[in-house]
Amino acid sequence: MSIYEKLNPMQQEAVYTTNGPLLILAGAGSGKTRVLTHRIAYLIDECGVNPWNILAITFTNKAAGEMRERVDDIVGFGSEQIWVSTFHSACVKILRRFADLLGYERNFVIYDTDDQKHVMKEICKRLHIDTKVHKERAILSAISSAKNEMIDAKAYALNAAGDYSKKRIADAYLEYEKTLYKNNAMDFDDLLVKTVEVLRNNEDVLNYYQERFKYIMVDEYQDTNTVQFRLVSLLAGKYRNLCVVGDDDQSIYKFRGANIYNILNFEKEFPDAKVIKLEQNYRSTKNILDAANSVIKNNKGRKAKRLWTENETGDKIVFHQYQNEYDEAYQIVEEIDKTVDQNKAQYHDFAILYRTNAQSRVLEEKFVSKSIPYKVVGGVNFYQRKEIKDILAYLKTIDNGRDNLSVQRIINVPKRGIGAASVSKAVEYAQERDMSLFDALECCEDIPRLGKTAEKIKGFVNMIAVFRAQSEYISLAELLENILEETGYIKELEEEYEEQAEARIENIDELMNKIIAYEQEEEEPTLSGFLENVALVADIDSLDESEDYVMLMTLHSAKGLEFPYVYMCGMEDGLFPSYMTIVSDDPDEIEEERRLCYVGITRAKKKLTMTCARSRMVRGSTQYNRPSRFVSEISPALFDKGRVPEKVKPELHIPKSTVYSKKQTADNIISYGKAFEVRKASALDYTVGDTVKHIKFGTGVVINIVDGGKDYEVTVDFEKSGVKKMFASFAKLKLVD
DNA sequence: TGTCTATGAATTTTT
DNA sequence: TTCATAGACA
Repeated sequence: MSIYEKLNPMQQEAVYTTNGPLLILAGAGSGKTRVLTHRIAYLIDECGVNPWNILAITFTNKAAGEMRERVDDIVGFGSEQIWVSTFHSACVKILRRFADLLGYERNFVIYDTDDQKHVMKEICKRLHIDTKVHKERAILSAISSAKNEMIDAKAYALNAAGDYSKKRIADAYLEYEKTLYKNNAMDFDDLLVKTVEVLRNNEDVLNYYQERFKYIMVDEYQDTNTVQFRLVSLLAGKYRNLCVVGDDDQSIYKFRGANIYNILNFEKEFPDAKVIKLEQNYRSTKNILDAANSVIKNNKGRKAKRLWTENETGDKIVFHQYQNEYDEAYQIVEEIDKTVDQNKAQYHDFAILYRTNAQSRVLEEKFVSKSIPYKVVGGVNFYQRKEIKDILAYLKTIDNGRDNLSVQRIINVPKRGIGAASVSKAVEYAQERDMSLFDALECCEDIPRLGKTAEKIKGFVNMIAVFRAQSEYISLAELLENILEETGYIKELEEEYEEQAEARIENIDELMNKIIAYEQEEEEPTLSGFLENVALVADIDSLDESEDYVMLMTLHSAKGLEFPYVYMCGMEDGLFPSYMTIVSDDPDEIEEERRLCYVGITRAKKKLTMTCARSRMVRGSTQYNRPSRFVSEISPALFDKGRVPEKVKPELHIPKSTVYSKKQTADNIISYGKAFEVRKASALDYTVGDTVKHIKFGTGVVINIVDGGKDYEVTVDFEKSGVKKMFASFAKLKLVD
């Protein structure tokens, strides 16, 4: 029996359809990775396709690695020749060869969010843009959206005519592009945009890659944006053997420019496209799947599909409402500990998913105190830590003297007496002469009014020059060693008394390990190569399933993973769905949150537990949230009736009717949540979800109550005047029945 | 120039 | 609550 006969009929069809455009709508857990890997194997083994001619694009480096491994298992040989990579790293590969066609040097650097912010800050200063009105982050995100839609700075400026605020952003955009170009740097979006540019403007290059990639597969297609779509269309333009796999219900990156119409309109773009639906789920129990389906069906504008499974019914969904986030964390950790103690599962069978990274802290504390191994995915990326960025800035400066940003970052780190005033003199000088900062520093005796600092700058320039010379003949690890030694970076850390210093040194050691590993893996290790390796990694990439720890991560990071036991915590309106999406007038935002919820639920194989807290500290003040609307979208019959939230304490009165007190079964957990009590609320006779009346704004629904210490800050969505925030004692809101 | 303090902003998600 | 930045002062 061939390996393909083990697939179900739909999967087989997907594998055997090798030519022409193909859209595979693959529901959660429907074995899409299996289909993709088998399809690749089939192309190579049965259709005689050269592995060299296959391009597979995945969402993360981790997914890419896994795919290669799995293909390797079923294909005889040649899997290493397949291009399996993320969009970004594929683009970097192309640009490293052809960036010169756009006037860049091939060793361009990649700017991360942090770098972008630095650049933007300076631009705002230069252009006299008031960053109170236009925040750097907001400008950058406007630029990013523009780039994702392939609107360049000029086009943006044309578009902005008349709109003053937009015009200012356009100015910043133009300047930003100039700066990056001058610095020989690209941001994440550029990698995609510039690749498309190269392909569009150079027929021979396009032709080369079209010939090379005769078969293209794109995973997680629902999260691609417009540039990515363009890129794929260009590459597949000749042979049209384009296979995309995705699930519109799992589209959760709209905020990052993902264009859901890429998948919804695939058939319009490629009229001859074949569409195959994979609807059988192999991952979860019936209960879990039913829960997922009952949540997602509340979304409009999705492709019709219904996931089903032959798996057993399984445990019911458990829902718990706790007093506060500490209680919640304690109970979850306790439960995991117990289950593992009883030998029912191992630590790595558990994942705790949350909406925001900040939620991990309380959980971590509990894990530490019970000494249970755990790992947090995400949060502050390793490569974004100060010490790592400092060291990398040294490496970048050595690698690419045009990168002004890195030079500025390290010129006085560790302190060598070159202050901000001197630096800005040098920057000014360089700008006037249209040269790079480093070049200006090299001839710093020509820079006016520097005084004694010129000597110090000379020292810095010399040191970099020495490193640069060394880098020609010593290994990267040795180079790093020298940098740490010569600059006195480690020494400075050691002299600090803070406990943080120790962690920083550990991180630097970790970086050293990564450099050594890179040099061992790579045939031709180069400094540029290492730097780009580092620029495009996500935290999730370094995940190792063979180790036994509980995993903590955001719902976003959980995409593509699965766990026997899943805890979704912080299931509260205002947290998930987030406050921002609740008050937004774009109903689509709630739908995206709902898809996120769907993703979370479908991560669970065996058992799903949802929890929430009555009160929670958010940014230093206490919030009172009611259970998430998503919880109430799940049919009560799917919940475990034995597990209901603890009784309301007698001293807390239940407002309005007492319907809920009859019997506390799963059937009324949900409505129960609505009636929960605000602890110090004797002063307030309304709560979240109630309709209230304001003397000026009329009637509205309370959507949030925050305990600001002295007073409650109440947020109300008024019918006529929209969302308003007010202090309870001033607002004098009256409860409307 | 460097350090200390006060004030303010932020939190939705990330390649 | 925590981090970052601006301003004051040595």
